Amino acid sequence: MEKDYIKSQGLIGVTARVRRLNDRLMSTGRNVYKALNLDIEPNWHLILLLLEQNKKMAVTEISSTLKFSHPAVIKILKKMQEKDFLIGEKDPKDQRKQLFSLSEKAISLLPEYKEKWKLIEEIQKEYFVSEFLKALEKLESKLEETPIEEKVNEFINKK
Amino acid sequence: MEKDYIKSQGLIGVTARVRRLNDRLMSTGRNVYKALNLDIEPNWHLILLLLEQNKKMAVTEISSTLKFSHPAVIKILKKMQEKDFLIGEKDPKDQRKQLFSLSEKAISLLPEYKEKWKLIEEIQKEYFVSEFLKALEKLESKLEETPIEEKVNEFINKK
DNA sequence: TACATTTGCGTAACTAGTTACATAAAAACA
DNA sequence: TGTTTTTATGTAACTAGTTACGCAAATGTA
Repeated sequence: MEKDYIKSQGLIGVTARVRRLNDRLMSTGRNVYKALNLDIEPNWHLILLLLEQNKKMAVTEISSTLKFSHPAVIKILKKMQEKDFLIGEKDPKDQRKQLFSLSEKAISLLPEYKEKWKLIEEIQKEYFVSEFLKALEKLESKLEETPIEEKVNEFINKK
Repeated sequence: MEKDYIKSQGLIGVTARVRRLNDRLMSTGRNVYKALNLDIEPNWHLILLLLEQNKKMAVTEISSTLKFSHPAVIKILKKMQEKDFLIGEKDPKDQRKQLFSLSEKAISLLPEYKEKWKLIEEIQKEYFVSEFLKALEKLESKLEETPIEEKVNEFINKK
């Protein structure tokens, strides 16, 4: 007993389930960071690793490579800067751009962080079996190719 | 070129991808509803279908069967009530409870809505191949059984 | 070179969920 | 029966994203 109603309903609740999954992952992310004494917030690792490779990046470069909206990126960068993980400077060649790079603090903490992220990834692997990742990837590509809206419009016009 | 950086990074961005997927599904949901002239908001269908079966339900009954937090449910119910889809009444046997049921309007619109939802589900089926749903279900169950936090704690204690 | 367009950034307001807290009614219990 | 605990609801504040809009700098063009 105590079945999951939404699971039993097929596709009618799939969006809600995906949200539920995200909420759960975010929440465990916070808990795990706390347990491991990692003083960072969600998605910071993406930016730290990106800047480790690319050294200096502007807001829109980051937002387009992560596929986040630029206001989302700005919010994250601001917080990271407040906590001294990042340094921001005006691009001398283009006064509109702000270039972000890792601070000394970030660089010195990174090795320890990377070890902990590796551990987390190891544990995640037990949950995200390859079938899920493959199916997710397939779905993402399909949605990219032909948005659901298009198919619906096709149907409407046919009618 | 123009590859998806996050996809290429394995598990480190999986939470962000799940969120991205949800954002996309929500957005196409709104678009599709508009295109089909369905004047309802996300998740209303879950409640309409639930109340069609169960006639009268209290807030916490709904929230526990949908596995939404009760404040989330209250917000949805309020909006639905404002748009005359629902009727709310005090439970005479328990003055704390408010029982919600479908309005005449909702009942008369439901057949048309259900047809449109069926169409949407038909189109969704082309995207959410069974592998995705199975993998999602497996992941949900696994997270339910042993939360990731537990595994992390195990590791910490072992060390 | 002057003007129009595009690009990059920033802020504001919105969205769909959450947790935390408050209160009143009901239920359990001494 | 009087008191404590639990349950149901409601509200407030937070979260992590989005779109919409405005402005200034850079770029393209007549």
